[in-house]
Amino acid sequence: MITAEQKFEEFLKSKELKYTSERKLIIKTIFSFNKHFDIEELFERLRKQGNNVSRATIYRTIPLLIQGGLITETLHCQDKTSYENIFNKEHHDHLVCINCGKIIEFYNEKIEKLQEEVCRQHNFVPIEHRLGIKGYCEDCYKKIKGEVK
Amino acid sequence: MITAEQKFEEFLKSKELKYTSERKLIIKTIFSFNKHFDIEELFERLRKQGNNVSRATIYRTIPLLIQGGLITETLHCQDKTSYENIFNKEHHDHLVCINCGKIIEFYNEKIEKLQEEVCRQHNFVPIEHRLGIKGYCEDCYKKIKGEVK
DNA sequence: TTCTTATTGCAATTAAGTCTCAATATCATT
DNA sequence: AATGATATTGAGACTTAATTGCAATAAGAA
Repeated sequence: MITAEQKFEEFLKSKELKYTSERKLIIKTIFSFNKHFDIEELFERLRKQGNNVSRATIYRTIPLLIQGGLITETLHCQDKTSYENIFNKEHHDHLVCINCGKIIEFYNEKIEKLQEEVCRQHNFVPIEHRLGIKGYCEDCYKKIKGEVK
Repeated sequence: MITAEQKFEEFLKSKELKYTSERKLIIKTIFSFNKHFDIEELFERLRKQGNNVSRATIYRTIPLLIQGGLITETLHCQDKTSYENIFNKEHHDHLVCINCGKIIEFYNEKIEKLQEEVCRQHNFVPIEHRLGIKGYCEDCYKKIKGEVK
């Protein structure tokens, strides 16, 4: 069973790039919190651990992690660009609460199959897809229903 | 049959906002080119027409057009935030070619229904959704297949 | 250990988007 | 048509995210 770190190291080797201590720290840190994150969060986390990796290095490492298939940019939910770990995870889509920001992950086989069908109909070769549904989670909907009108 | 401009005017009136000449120019210009656009394109277009509307005003008008249901932010495809006209258009999703940038719009009733079902299962109240599939269009796939390995 | 080359951090820079504020335009009312 | 309350505008300063150039440094193959 290969780890995320090993996968990243192999990816770098295949591109003749170096597995530096900064890159090790970045990937370790990302995989130590199992949720969506943005650059600032990652930077802060590293700083609190006493690992001063510069923002520039973080910005330069993110595209490598994406190319290596370890993380992906998430839907542009609010304002900031954020990322999520996709290593050893099944593909999934998102329900995003526009009130509290909660993210519910789901996977629906039938939707996946239908997407493939749509692609075939248009002679389109899919590489990646994203489905995001924005709305209100159960709790927030209850709250808001009370307030409005 | 109501026009986009009328709908916008009514929306503004309902919010006790003013239908200024700048806002008229902006909506007219957006609806004169029937495709996805970004702020810079809109700004340039207005400037070439001899209508100098400031960037600040454009940035302030965009959220009003979104709230009024006239445009929507498109998937964050490349780098820039872009928008598309949704007035008098059926809801649709996108196939986006990552080589040439072509956008194919599609609508699939079954996918829509399944999304509703997923929301019900999670007691989630959907407001809006976006499905974008990135990949290669027919032409680009043919080209690339020749080049790679 | 040596040496080539990638990488880093810093600080300057670019770019998108927001904000402030005085001047102005809108539009309901007179 | 004139008035007046208030929303809106443009200019430019400002904020924040992200990128870049460059000298110093680290990786890792030989």
